[in-house]
Amino acid sequence: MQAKNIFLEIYELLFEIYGPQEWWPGNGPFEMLVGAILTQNTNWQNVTKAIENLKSRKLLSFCALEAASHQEIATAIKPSGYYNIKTRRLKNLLTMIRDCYSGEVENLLADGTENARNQLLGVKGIGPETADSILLYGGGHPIFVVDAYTHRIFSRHQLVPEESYYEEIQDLFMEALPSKAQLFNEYHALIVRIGKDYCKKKKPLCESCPLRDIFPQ
DNA sequence: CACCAGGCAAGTA
DNA sequence: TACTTGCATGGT
Repeated sequence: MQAKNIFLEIYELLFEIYGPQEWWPGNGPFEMLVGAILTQNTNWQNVTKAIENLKSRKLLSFCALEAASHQEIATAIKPSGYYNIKTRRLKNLLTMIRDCYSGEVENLLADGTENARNQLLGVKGIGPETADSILLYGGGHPIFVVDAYTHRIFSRHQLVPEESYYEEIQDLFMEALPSKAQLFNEYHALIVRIGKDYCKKKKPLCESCPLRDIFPQ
């Protein structure tokens, strides 16, 4: 007999309602890495414009981006916002992959989860969420990605503490769930999916909120 | 017009 | 340690 696992039940209900989210969109690991940085605090729709610009300028490869000037990259990724700082962050990531993984993205993604995570966190401009997104969606590592929605929604329903660090929330999910990359993949994407139309502010969920039947009140 | 989006780092006290 | 601010575009 097992106590019911609320984290797993919420996942199953979300998946039942919304279905597979098909993350990560785009082609291949390199495009995924670029997208992970470009989407920081930014709508994915804007990121697709930036990625299309990189593609049309033939900059969407490790070597091309490595060779490109700051100005060239910044102009291309302008639609994704924060284009100067994101250009530096992309360059920082390429430098780390060049220095630590012989310039091969696959070597980074094939490294052990802890090693790769620590290397990513050492890059200026890559924090825990971006690092874990790369590990999960780029490398298929079974690691749970936490974001602002995860904290907002789950703390509101007393499922995680209001005051908690990134890794504490991550641990709660990873202890409660089977360690499957595909599960973590869909779960995070589903949380982002509902975050978009999740009624903010104030405790009781509004009457029209479709999540009333999913989350404990 | 205001507000938000698939964060992170740096500055201040 | 605990806040606050800068970074910037495009959609609603």
